[in-house]
Amino acid sequence: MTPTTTPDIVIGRLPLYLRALTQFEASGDKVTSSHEMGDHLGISSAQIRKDLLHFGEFGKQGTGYNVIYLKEQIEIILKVDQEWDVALVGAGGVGNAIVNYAGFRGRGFRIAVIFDNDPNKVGQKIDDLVILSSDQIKTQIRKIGIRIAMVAVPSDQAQKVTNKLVKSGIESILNYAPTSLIVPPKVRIQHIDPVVGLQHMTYYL
Amino acid sequence: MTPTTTPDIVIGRLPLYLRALTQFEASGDKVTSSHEMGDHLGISSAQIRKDLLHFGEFGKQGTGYNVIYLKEQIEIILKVDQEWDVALVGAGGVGNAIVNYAGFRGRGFRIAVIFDNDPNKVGQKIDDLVILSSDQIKTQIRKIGIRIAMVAVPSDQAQKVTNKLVKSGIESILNYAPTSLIVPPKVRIQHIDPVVGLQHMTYYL
DNA sequence: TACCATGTTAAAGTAATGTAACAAAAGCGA
DNA sequence: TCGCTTTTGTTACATTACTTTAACATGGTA
Repeated sequence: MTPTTTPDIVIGRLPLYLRALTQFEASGDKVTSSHEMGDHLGISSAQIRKDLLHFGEFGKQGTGYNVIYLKEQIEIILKVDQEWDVALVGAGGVGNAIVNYAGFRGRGFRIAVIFDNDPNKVGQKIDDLVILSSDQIKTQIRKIGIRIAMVAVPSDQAQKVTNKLVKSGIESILNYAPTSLIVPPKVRIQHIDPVVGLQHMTYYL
Repeated sequence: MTPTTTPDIVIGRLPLYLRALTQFEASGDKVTSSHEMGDHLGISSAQIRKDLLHFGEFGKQGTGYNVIYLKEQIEIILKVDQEWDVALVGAGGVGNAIVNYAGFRGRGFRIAVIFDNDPNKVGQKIDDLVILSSDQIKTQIRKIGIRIAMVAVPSDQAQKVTNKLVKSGIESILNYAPTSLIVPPKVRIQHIDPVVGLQHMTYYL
């Protein structure tokens, strides 16, 4: 019932439910069921109902779940019923792709500021956002009050940048560099490494 | 002992071990220990030793693991001691970033062919690779004998492209579109959706 | 009135992790 | 050379966490 007792693995599935609901909404579906969601995600219907039960009752017996209502409720649970300002460090290929990535829009996140340590890039714009010098990380992040950052720099600079972000008060980091990063326990970190997924799959080929 | 009895979750950790070993190698370390690897990855040393024991004995008692040797052995287990040709569908922002992404090089994967359905893009080059029409997916994939594909098209086209890839004989798919995809049980699929990771973390903010 | 899907609980089963213990091998220093 | 330390290899067990299954009441829909 209380957030603290909800297993982390359940929290991890909520974004998947949200994604499926967004798909149903785009398809024009008004109502869905735990069965339909499960089929889409490869999760049992009982599991989905039990997961949702941790947070309240969102469905109608005999009918199912109102797509828009359930989506809104999960957004509130995950705190993405608002838009979070995110700092991006690294304006190279990956950084550019992140800024132009359509997947963030409407899902709770907005790139608010970009940093890079290349003097040739500082001052240039990506999609209306001026690239700032990495020297300004601390002051800018504190000034704007940003709590989430993405690291999109080469591996050999990732730990240094991360240390700087942590010192600036960042609480959550999404790391695109293919390297593990050491952060204090209070800071949450997730890794986006496509090769990890690929290597997992090649084992079974 | 046999691959079929090794839990999937263990397989999923091997790429992380590989990544850590690559880091140690880059730092010039010749030898490491289960302790050191665990500290870097947030995994207990006992777990690491137990995981590796599924596949054989790779370390020296009293010394630890030879970084290069263990790396080679895990590469063999994951079948990334070779380079896999990968097909990429989608030559937009994400597709371009994938082609130029340094993280694939030397980790077992090589973009061998790119497809896009935009006539304006077909025939153009990205990094020496000519973009082919999506109409050629089936013939080209069969001709080259590709078994792995990446989907980097907008969400509303992802399922259609995936169906085409499955029909072409693709066995593993890495999906960058922020949507769930339905594939036959024989086809393995992994999703790269940065928002899932972010939404997971915002819960705890 | 059927039927369907959620809400709810319980129990059982499975999987994964943590802990402990100890032998064996290698390196190191006295 | 001897003994100490380190670290793997190995097994066993306890514990925790997660999933599955079942069952049934409840409240909607057709």
